[in-house]
Amino acid sequence: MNSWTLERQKEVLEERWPELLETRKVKEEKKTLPPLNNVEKYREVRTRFAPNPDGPLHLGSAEPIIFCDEYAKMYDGKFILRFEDTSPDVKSPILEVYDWIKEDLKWLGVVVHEFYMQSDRLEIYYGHAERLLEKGQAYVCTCESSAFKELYTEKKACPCRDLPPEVHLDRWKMMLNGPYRKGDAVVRIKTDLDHPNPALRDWPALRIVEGSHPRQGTKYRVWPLYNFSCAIDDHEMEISHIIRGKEHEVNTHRQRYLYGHMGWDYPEIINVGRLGLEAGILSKSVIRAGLEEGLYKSWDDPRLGTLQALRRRGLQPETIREIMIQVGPKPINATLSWAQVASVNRRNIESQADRYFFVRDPVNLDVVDITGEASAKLLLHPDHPERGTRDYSIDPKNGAASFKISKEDAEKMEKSGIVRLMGLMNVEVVETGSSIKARYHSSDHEEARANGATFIHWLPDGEGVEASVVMPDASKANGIAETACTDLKMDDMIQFERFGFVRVDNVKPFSAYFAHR
RNA sequence: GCUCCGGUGGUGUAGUCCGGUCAAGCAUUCCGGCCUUUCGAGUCGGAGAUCCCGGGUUCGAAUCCCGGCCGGAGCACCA
Repeated sequence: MNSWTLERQKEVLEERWPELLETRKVKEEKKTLPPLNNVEKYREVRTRFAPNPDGPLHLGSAEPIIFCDEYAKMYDGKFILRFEDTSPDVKSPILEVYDWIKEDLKWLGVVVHEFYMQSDRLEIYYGHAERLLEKGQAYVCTCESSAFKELYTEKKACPCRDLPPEVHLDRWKMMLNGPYRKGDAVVRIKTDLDHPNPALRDWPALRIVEGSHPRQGTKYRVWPLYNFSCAIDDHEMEISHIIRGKEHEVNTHRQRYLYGHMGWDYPEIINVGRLGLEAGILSKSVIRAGLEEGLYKSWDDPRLGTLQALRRRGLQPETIREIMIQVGPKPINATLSWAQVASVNRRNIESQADRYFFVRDPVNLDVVDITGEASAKLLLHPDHPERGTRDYSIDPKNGAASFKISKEDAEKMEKSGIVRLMGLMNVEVVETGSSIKARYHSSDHEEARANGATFIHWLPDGEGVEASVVMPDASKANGIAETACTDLKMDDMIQFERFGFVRVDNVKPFSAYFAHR
């Protein structure tokens, strides 16, 4: 039965067991994200992605991005991009990264409906801070942070906490205009000093930063902390569903206190786990250290898991989307295997990727006793013969011709073994070593099968162009590729037969990035 | 130490809320068959999980309850 064609197999199935085909269809249906909770509570579904532009996006960042985008699309809602660039001192934003992130989103196919930068919104945060101070729901604390910590671990109020609002408003002005200096004062949100989790007690909301901000310079000296600006913005921007890493779980609890003071309803929360990739480094700080040491040349080094790097390796945006949907919005940490990612990507590029020969580390192969002329018509794509062929015509001199084959194949050859030069002819190995000698055997590929021959790729001696492929470990595979490769375009995905799928990175001289087998 | 959150084959995931149709589906991986101008892709078949452990509730638990173990996150005037 296996020897029947696929069509025949289907026909028989349809005739005799149509129900089998039915269930198959159901199983192969694309997986989708689970529905969102409490959608009806909101005017529209509004999600946001809120990165700090202090480093480029990586595969882990793509997880919440894809969820936000998918849900926005699913419910005909809005996706909001918000740069959280409020820490010029500790996590200083990098100007060019703002653009990198936008590019990455565009590449991922995300539609951004609204766009904000927190560094443009300081006035808004100040306004809310003042209201909280007036209402006695926040206070300006001038305690040393270590002294404050001692108090709150004992569940005790600091001396500032119960001072009247007027004092705090005065202190607030001193934060904004001096004389308070960095570290002298901080605005705290009142929570519950008895809360069992110390991390939730009277958390800091705004502090003085004296350094310069890449976008605002020294225009502002009081900057909000994450929990304050994020909470305010999520409300101001009417975010309905917050999707973020589960490391923010405690922050959610902190922010609920602020929403309580304000009388706001807290949005729906979806916490997602950390996403790891078995190959490819995702940590921003580890990458940055590696860059400084010179271990990596750039943020798109093939060893890294940044979106830039994955893109350069030929990973398709649909692949990332499919993988994320496969993983789903769950709070568990997942470690993806590269095999899984590669498998999805292969499915996505297989039909577009034309085939070419790339002879890595070329070695000579001399063939004698060739009877007549030998020619090869190699399909650009086995499933799409209409795309044409790569044609080679060998013109033997006294029955002899020379080829280049890869060193790896040459090393595996054994004397008197039959080897098939794909699409061209079968040869019998006569002499192995640094240069291979062989004798013409036959031309038909059936003959090769019958003899259990290895099928190898080749190039006529003198043909082809110098080519290199950047491998996943950043090493380079050097060799010669078919001349036709110089007609390709940058970003084309092709398959070097028996080598793997690669992305064309540069045409002249020809270089590519290895994606996967 | 304190506070949260998780724990289904090597890996990712379905099912867990509303217990039975689940000795557990899908994908990946590995092995074999077929096919093929590719050891590729495709296709067919196979391998691989006592659903973290121990109790309990129940006619019946991956699913509910309790205890334990393991893993992760947070406890910054970072995001």
